[in-house]
Amino acid sequence: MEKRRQVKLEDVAALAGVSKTTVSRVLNNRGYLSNDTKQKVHEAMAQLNYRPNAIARQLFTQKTNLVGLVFPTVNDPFFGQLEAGLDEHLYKRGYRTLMGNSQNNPQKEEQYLQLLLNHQIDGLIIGAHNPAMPDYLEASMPIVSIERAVAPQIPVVASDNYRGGQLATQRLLDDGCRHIIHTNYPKEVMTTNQGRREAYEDLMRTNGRPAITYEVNYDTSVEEKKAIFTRLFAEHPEVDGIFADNDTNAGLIIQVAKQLGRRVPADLKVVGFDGADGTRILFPELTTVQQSINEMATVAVELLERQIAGQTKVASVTLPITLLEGTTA
Amino acid sequence: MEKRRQVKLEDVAALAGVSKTTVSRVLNNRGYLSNDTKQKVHEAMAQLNYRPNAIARQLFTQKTNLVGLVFPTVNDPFFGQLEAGLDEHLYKRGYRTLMGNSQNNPQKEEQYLQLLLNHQIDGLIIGAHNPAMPDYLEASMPIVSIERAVAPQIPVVASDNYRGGQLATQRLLDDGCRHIIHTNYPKEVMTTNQGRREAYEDLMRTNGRPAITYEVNYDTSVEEKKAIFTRLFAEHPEVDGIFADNDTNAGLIIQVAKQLGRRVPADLKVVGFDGADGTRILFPELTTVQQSINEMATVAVELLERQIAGQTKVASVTLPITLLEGTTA
DNA sequence: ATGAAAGCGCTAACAG
DNA sequence: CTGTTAGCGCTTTCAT
Repeated sequence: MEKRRQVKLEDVAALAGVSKTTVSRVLNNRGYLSNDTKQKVHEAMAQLNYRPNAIARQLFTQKTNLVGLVFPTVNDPFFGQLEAGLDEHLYKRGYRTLMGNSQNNPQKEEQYLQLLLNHQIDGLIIGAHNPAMPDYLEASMPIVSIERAVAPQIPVVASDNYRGGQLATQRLLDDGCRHIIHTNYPKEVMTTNQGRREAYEDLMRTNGRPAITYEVNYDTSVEEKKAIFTRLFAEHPEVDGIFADNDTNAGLIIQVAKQLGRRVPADLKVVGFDGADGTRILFPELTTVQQSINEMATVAVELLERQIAGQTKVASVTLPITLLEGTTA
Repeated sequence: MEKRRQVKLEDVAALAGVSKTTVSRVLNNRGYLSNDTKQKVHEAMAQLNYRPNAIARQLFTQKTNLVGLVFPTVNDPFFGQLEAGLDEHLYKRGYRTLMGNSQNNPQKEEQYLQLLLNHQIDGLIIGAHNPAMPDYLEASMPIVSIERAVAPQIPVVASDNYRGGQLATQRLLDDGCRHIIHTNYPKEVMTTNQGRREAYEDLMRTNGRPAITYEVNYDTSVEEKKAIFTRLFAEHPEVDGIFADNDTNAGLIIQVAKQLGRRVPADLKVVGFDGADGTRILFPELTTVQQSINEMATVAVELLERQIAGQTKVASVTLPITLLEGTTA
């Protein structure tokens, strides 16, 4: 409790020779005020270099204008672009953004929910793994989920993942691949990514081919991933096509394949998923299914704001995807 | 002011048959309390599902446990990794992270400083372009700058950029390049990136070669950048080496070069800068100067916390860099 | 070991 | 058009 000597409303009022109320009115431009008074107050504020204390205001209004973003990590082309987009839209609507990299840690996710309950944030946009979402939150709090099925009541913004899985798999089949392998999260992870796997499995079955999925999780390190992919090639030397559930995995798979002497696309064709702007710059050759990341951000903020405005039934939204041509498939 | 019917301290006190003070003590585990009372209070809290209102607490303590991060954008391999690292360290020390993507917009940067002054954050880590930093902030507020010379008093965490510029340029010279071009921000942008340019210019002069820098700014769009690099090849067809001031530019340059029929590294050698983890996954072939991004995050949080703890003179820190071997140079 | 009362800085009835 | 008064929910002297 050091600097308890901040300039406050009262000081301004005293200097301007008016009441606190009047200063408050000037500050918020509310009610009728004579120009003369306004003038005096503004002068006093300037002279004292007055800054309103936002915390005090928040205590009264019960609104912090803060929105929490809970995603596994911002250090990723997809989440980076998404969070940057969310921040931009939220900012325009007067909200500041609290960053929460859950690193797939349920405890950290839980803590962000606590922030909600402690009135430190007005809403939450969540894209993290598997938060334990208490019932009383589900019902009453402004929450939007992105690409994750969190709880029945919470609206989800997601790509048409099934369609994306179809596009990717069909592309590999059209390329003449006979042994296509897929990567995805373990089945129990409740993400809409699973739609990509379903489409892959359905399409493989339809074509009378076996469906094989190698499982990789969020918290799998780069080294572990490389080991898994190396194992993939050892266990399935016949593989001639891989549908990776995201571009980062696609990149790693191609690295490993090349190290093992396989040529892409001659020996092995690879299709990724996400198509984030940053990825397109660093690895434009990658054939991938592109999500409308910017639009996901736009829509998510919209859904959140409707809830903050009091709307109770807010529907989920599914966005279209596109196959981006590259040279890896 | 809808839901003004939150459970509060008073309700807990009433139910437990004690005073607000006692409940507060239980809550903060302060002072002497009989186990019996503690018990009762805890039960009451559980029964009412009580959540302390953090805003009210903040009003008293004048501490929000919020730290602002102001960088151009989080949608970038370098800033993404950096901000994820900062968030992780801040989180461990009990701070939440306010994300501020300034997009190189002075107005947005200014607004974040306002947040500071309005007591909504306890400190600031800044890596944005060129904020007008008011004197009264410089002196009294916990601020750390990353890779930006913001103001004399503010400690800077930066890589040894000059050394990095030397390594990159020397590498191209050793490769036998005779016409090396550099990309960087306009000279007036006050970033430590300029050290990379200085080293480049010095080394070129020493070797009796002309130094040519093409300028690219933060807010330059991908299309504009491509146009600039296309112009570079048109104006300097003799170019056989490029030292890009960051990996994204290096990636774009290589894209443009290939489109113009130049082979990398046969016809043109390229060295980048940053070496972020994400870039290494998507574009491992790139020869680049790697910054210790994770360590920058660690150090920055440390310097900030020292300031928050009251230390007044905090020195700047320079971190070592490494040349990462790839196949583009 | 516990409580009463004052106040953090601001806003909004309600008067006038 | 302006002021008085009563809080927002919590913490902390200062008593007892």
